[in-house]
Amino acid sequence: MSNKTSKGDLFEQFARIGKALANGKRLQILELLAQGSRNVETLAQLTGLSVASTSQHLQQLRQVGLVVANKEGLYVFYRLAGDGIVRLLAALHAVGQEHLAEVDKLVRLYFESKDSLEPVPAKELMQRAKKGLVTVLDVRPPEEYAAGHIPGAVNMPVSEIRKRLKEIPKGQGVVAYCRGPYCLMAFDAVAELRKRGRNARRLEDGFPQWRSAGLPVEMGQS
Amino acid sequence: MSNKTSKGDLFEQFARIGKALANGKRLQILELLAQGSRNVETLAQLTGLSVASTSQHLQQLRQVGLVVANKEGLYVFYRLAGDGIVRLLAALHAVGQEHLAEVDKLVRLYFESKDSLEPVPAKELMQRAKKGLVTVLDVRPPEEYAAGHIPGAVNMPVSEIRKRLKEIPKGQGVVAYCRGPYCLMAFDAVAELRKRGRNARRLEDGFPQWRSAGLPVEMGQS
DNA sequence: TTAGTATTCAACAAGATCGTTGAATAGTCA
DNA sequence: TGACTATTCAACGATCTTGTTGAATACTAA
Repeated sequence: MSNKTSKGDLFEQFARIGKALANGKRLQILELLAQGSRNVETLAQLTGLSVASTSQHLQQLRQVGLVVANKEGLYVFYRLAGDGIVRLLAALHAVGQEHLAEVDKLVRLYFESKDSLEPVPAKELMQRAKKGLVTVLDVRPPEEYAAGHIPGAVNMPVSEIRKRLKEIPKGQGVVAYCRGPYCLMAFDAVAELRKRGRNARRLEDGFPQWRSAGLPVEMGQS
Repeated sequence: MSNKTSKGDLFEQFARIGKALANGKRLQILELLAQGSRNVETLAQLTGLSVASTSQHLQQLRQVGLVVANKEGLYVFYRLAGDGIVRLLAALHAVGQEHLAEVDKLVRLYFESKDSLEPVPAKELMQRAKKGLVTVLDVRPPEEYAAGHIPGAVNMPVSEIRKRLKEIPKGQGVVAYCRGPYCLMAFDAVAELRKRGRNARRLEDGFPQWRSAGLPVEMGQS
């Protein structure tokens, strides 16, 4: 029988991309790159890998066209090769969420009660933000915020929430977001805000998904 | 250094799904299951694998929740665990199409000229089919057609096109579809029809994508 | 030029994956 | 009951993956 495992097989080509997604560290790297360009050393620190190992993972990702590199001076900056890759990651997340009990468990570890998650869909946020009914909180680091954020969002990393609580109007709701549906900083922010009596929820997806959906984006400092 | 490769890592969980997609034969099995239930032996024949090997692949897919099994008499039938998986496969295809030169090459091997592909988007087909401007051709096997097809589509496998050409009105266009954007039967059908002077194009996606997009579906014999 | 730094390359061992084989299991049918 | 069949399991080498190490490359800055 034609046991085609040759390079000419279409499925074998798609499997090359599957292989790129078959490693937790590589997925973490992709997730980090979904937030913007990063050089090798930074990625190594963030993932806890050695620099050489990180470089090798990046080579693999580059070979199947998921990331592209451009050299700036001494550093090589990597970024995702296109928006389709964010969609692929989102589909992966969705399937994991739906079909792997472990994922659900891990996400919920961050909350005592299951119901308190209540993610806000992007569309709903759009409508409510326009009417000024809600404060939108971007809990990512300032660099990422500056590179692009949801219009009108206030940049406030989790560590600053306590100090800067008064900046958030008390009467209305708060919606926090960060890098994606599984970026845990948004969860932490919501927990923190609720502890302080605010009506807080988190955005269903994160900023990369917001952008790849073609929704408006604001740039620069707050 | 916190070299987390533990089960508690969220990315490690998503990587389990990536691993399931990291093999051409498994992807082929998933693609086949996107068309409907299949038992182990049938899948073994269609993929050219041994039965034992096929079974082992199916176990892997089941462990990460991508497929589910139900026993009917002597046979175990497998099917996809949900529509999210079709979306994941579609995202994988899209990324492959966009970022892997090899995929494009393979797809185009079936056509001499690149421009002659001209896939029809689902929306466009909806509009034109409603006005009766176009004949929609389902080139899948009758069983699959009976299990669900695009409303008004005529079931005509590639091998029958020559004999049944007169069933296709001569004046108007023809749009052929089968199982997905990389199901090559639709390509063959378009080639065959063009050779015979018809204005033929193929649907951009296939039936599984049509259904998962929530578009209307017709059941039963033609 | 020379020193210094970010990145990549090459080689190695530990471990995972793949398909094959042959045997075990669980159900059907007479 | 007993023969038969679809599927699964277990064990085996051959082949890929992963992360480590140390060296090579390419570029900057003085």
